[in-house]
Amino acid sequence: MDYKKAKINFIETWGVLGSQWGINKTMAQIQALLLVAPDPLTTDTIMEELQISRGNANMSLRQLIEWGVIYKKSVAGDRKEYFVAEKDIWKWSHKIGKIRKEREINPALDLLNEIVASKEIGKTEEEKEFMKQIKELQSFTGTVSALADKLFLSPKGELLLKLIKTLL
Amino acid sequence: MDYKKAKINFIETWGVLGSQWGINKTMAQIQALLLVAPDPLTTDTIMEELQISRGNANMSLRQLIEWGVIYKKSVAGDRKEYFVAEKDIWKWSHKIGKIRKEREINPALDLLNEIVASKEIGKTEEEKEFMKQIKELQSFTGTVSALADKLFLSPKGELLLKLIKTLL
DNA sequence: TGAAATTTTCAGAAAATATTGAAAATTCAG
DNA sequence: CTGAATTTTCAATATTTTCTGAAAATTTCA
Repeated sequence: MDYKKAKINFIETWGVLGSQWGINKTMAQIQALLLVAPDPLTTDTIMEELQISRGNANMSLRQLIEWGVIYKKSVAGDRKEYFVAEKDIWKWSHKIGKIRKEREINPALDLLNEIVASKEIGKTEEEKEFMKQIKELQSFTGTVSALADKLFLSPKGELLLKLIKTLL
Repeated sequence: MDYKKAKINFIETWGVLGSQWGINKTMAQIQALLLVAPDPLTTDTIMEELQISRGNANMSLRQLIEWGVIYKKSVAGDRKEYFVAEKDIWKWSHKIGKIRKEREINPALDLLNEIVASKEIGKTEEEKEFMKQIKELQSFTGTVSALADKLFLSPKGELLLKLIKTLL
């Protein structure tokens, strides 16, 4: 596989991967493109390389910035905005993990907590069973949540590294 | 919140959560319904409770069985098929983790390995930079993959528990 | 058997999501 | 300021994903 093919293949695959992980294809591809770009890129270059519209490029770039996985970079003597990727994998995976944990685990935990707190439930046998199951989910989700916090709120990969040493 | 509302709320929320995790809404809702159902349910009951078509119910049930998070159960004296959820959270989260790891991490790792193995790449400065970045991703992905294997291939939650003790 | 009950399949419809492209807003050099 | 360059917005469109419903296949009991 030569360089050109490898690069295209990488960007393409990263896009597919992204969509499986609930990140949209374009966003994942832009990140991939910037990850392997030797220099900062403009919106126009990105549009051309990925064959996407300006609107799409702009929206995706904005969201990637919001997630903290890419940055704007101004280049002296050029009015255009340039973009670079956060190249430290630990840093950006961290950021994504943190955001997704908050969006996806916290609401579940909130609901489970709320149900468990309800005094009304648990009169009948069926309700007791229901509660038991919800409590198990609550406990599990709580554990996962605490774990994610430890992993994602601690500076960089520190804890992850500890974990890896323990397990591998 | 009373029992009925809690149950509906739980199923609804689980569905939303599911779609964020790349599992479709109906599948997640069926799992939720079966998780808190005191007894096995038929396709017809599921259709009625979730207001979905037979085709949708059938497809979703099949996939859930394929994933190993629910089971078929025959009930004496009834020709209909009944379904029950795997209620042990550790067991089913394990199964899902394993499947998704194979589907989503392995292909990425394969590609990265293939690129790294390519002798042709690395002549120019740009290519060297590309390779460096790909190698970092490879190393990271490899670590995550090994970790996932350890976690998901070891019996039940054993290793996860160890991990939790270490970290929390 | 055979016919009623049940399950499966799958083409088309509906819903959800992503993308375009052009107009509006903003920025900035002269 | 002014207007050309650049970025942002968003209604319209396209694509992808999910769901329906009815026909076909399968199962099971009499």
